[in-house]
Amino acid sequence: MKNSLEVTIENLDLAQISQSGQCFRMWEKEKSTFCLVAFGKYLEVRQNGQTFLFSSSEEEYRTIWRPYFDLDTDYGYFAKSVDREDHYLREAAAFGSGIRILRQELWEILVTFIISQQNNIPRIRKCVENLCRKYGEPAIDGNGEGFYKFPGPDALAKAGEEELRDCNLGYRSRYIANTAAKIASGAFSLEGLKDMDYENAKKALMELDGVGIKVAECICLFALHRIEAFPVDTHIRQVLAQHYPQGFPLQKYPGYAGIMQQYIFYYDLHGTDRSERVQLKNQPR
DNA sequence: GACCAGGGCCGGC
DNA sequence: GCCGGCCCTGGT
Repeated sequence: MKNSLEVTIENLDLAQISQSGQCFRMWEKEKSTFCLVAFGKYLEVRQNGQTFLFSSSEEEYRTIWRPYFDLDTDYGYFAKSVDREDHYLREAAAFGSGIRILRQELWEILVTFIISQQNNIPRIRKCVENLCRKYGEPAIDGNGEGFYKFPGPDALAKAGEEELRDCNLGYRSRYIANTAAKIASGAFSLEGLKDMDYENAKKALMELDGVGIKVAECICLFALHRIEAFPVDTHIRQVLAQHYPQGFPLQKYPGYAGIMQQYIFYYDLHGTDRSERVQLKNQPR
């Protein structure tokens, strides 16, 4: 890896983040080396414990990647704050202790989470990649690595619903075409969302076609970094039914319940008890 | 090959 | 507020 910068970081695990369902353009290129595209740039990072090699300049690391990975936040604090009596959440937090909430681009996350509805993670990745290959600008980074940028609102608005269907988006093509048009025309301002509080941002997002409560909350959490957002999807719903029949104790994690949501989501997807639970679910009754 | 479910939303009632 | 329909495909 050329042009690499060595950094020591606690509570960061690239494998966990890449499989946490918050980002869809991060891959394990080779053992312990991950690559991703964000903000129109290509990045490789190699991890060995708490030592990381970034394929970027120090300047780019400071201005782009350190904020992107939310490295100025102490995630050890979040994990330690978990209720001692809550054994499920303690396990989940320990299991996903390398997860951080990335600060991703608003437009990209908006489109990506419209795609995510009633969909599964491998296919979401494919859909996003199809979009980038077909409508994204091709580029080459300083080390000669080729990649596609995420296409802007203009490109997707111009494509239109019928053409977007070629990316295997299914019925979500119409949502994306309509939403892209609304933003490309200036009828809706993404920038305006950044100055709003959580509730107002969520309400405004839901004016967009294909954005309901859950998707709006994901956008708030993963792009606007409103870490109080606690999106409830099909996985979280099942965990709540099993472990929190009275509802999740949001008040114990004031202003950062979204971190707990992410620990739970990741644990439910990749934790050790999943296979047992899936088998249980598949049993005829 | 069949069947279920997937980081839900919309429109009609 | 509830319910059916929805594109497509990964997993079993």
